[in-house]
Amino acid sequence: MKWSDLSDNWCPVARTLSLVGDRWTMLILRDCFLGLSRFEQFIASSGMTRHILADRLKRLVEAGVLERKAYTTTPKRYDYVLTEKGQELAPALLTLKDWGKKHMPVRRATSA
Amino acid sequence: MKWSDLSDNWCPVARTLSLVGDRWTMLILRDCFLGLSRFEQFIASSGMTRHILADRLKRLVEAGVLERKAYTTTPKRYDYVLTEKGQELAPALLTLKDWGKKHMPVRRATSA
DNA sequence: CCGGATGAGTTTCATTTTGGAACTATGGCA
DNA sequence: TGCCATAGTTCCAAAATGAAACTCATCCGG
Repeated sequence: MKWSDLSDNWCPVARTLSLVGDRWTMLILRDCFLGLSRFEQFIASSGMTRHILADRLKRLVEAGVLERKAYTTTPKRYDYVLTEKGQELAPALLTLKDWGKKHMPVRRATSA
Repeated sequence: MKWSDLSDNWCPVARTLSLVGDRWTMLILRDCFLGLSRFEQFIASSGMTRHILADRLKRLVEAGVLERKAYTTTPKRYDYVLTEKGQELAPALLTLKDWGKKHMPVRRATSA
């Protein structure tokens, strides 16, 4: 079964995951909740590649989770900001944060 | 950046997602919360392919989220059951469920 | 004993997705 | 004019995924 087919699944968890259940989307949203809003900020913060970010932003805007607002018109540049719908994902991010703090300690394999 | 590198990220959300942030893992956990526990049940319920399921189960067991318990010894067969650590992901699933019910209506593109 | 069914994977191969890096476009600024 | 910044887009190789077939062990019916 294709992943995208889940958007019509009977299960609301599956439908939610069809939008935010890939490897990077939630991190973009985390960054939005941290106050970031621009392409280069997301790149710097998350470490994802540029074309994946471009694709995910497009999907999130189409889904109504983010809104793309121009902040300059002449070179067209945009802020990506959470909509009301996007804001309501906050509880999900918070539960993931709490679980991570409790159950996913940093291994620090790269510490000095 | 490789996805798997996130397991040592400073952000607990990112660390959590390094385990459950792929396209299918959360659905396995959803099934566990619904009471399913066996390979063929997960296959039937989720629609994922067999080798992806096998891989994800292995990862979840290694991470201590699921426990693999033999229920027959002579053709070795196993139940996959949530550990305490896994149980504690319930709030995350519930927030995703609530958000999906509110914001991801079924489009029913394939209805009669 | 033979043939099929069941449960849990494993293997193979084609298609997609991703990671990494370079390239494009627009305009500011020295 | 040349360089920088922002925001993408394009290209290619590497990795992940989807689909289907195959394996293995055991039970069951005849």
